[in-house]
Amino acid sequence: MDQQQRLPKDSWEDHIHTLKLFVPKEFSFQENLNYLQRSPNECLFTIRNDSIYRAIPLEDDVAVIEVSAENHEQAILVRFLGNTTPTEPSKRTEVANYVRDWFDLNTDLVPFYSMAETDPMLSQAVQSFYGLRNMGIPDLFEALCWGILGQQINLAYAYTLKRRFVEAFGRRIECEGEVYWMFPRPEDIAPLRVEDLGGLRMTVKKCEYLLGVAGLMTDGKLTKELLLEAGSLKKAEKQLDGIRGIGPWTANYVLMRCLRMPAAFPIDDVGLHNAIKHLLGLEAKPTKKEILELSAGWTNWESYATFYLWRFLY
DNA sequence: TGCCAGGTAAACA
DNA sequence: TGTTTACATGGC
Repeated sequence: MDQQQRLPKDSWEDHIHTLKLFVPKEFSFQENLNYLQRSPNECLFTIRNDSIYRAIPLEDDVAVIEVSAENHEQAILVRFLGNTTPTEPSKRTEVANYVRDWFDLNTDLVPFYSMAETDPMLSQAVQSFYGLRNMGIPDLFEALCWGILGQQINLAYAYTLKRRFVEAFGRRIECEGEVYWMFPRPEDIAPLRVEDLGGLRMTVKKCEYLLGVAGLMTDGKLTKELLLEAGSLKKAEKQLDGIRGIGPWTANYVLMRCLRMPAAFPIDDVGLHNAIKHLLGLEAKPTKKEILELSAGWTNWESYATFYLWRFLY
């Protein structure tokens, strides 16, 4: 698909029905699993016996995979389920890249941990969640929709809206007796009208935003490549900010979870405010000025700092 | 019950 | 340029 990152050649091994992805030393499968289990209402993957199951959309195909930790967590094992084992090397690479991107395996966390040692809040976070990665949303349309769906509502309801949206317009595949859902594609949504989303029970504005983003993407005016080619975080943020329904929070959220820009920073995030309030024992939520002061040392790790602090809440 | 949710656009000063 | 308000509904 479109998550072709520059990977070291030895970052994974191919074993026919299983791909073995090597992980950095600063990695904990269990911590990432804990994060993924934060909602019982997640509809895009399931977790059973410390393994993750999900369907991955490929160029013109689907792979259903089980993701688990190798003994001693030296590697992640990706096993293909049913008859979904892809034969073409390009598709196998696509799956490996997708999972590596999902778990953010290509980022070296050593500098972040080193910086966090002297930060009052991050030192606690790193100690509590050592090995956690910024679990991403590799699909740009999914990341944008999730950002829009989650605006101004509690996380539980956001998951409900996502489930309704996915089960109404996404694709499903059955494999080994289980049903797996995949997020709708822009072309599934762009032809719809606001009335078609009426059953989801969200604001008319949210419906308009989703349709608008789907249209921009089917027109090729909004892609991961265009955002990366913007050349800087600020320019990419500006590209997104100009789209109806996307403000500073959603822009930075998407640049953080999907484009993996390390300095992306959703500074207006209520969850971040609550985490800081909780950690520092404040009476009220911190002001923007206070957050800027507290985060002054996080340069180029703002996204990781935010992700770790969120873990204190959810 | 009422207030707050992993905000944004539009209206207004 | 900065501040206020409507938006819809669920969770607690």
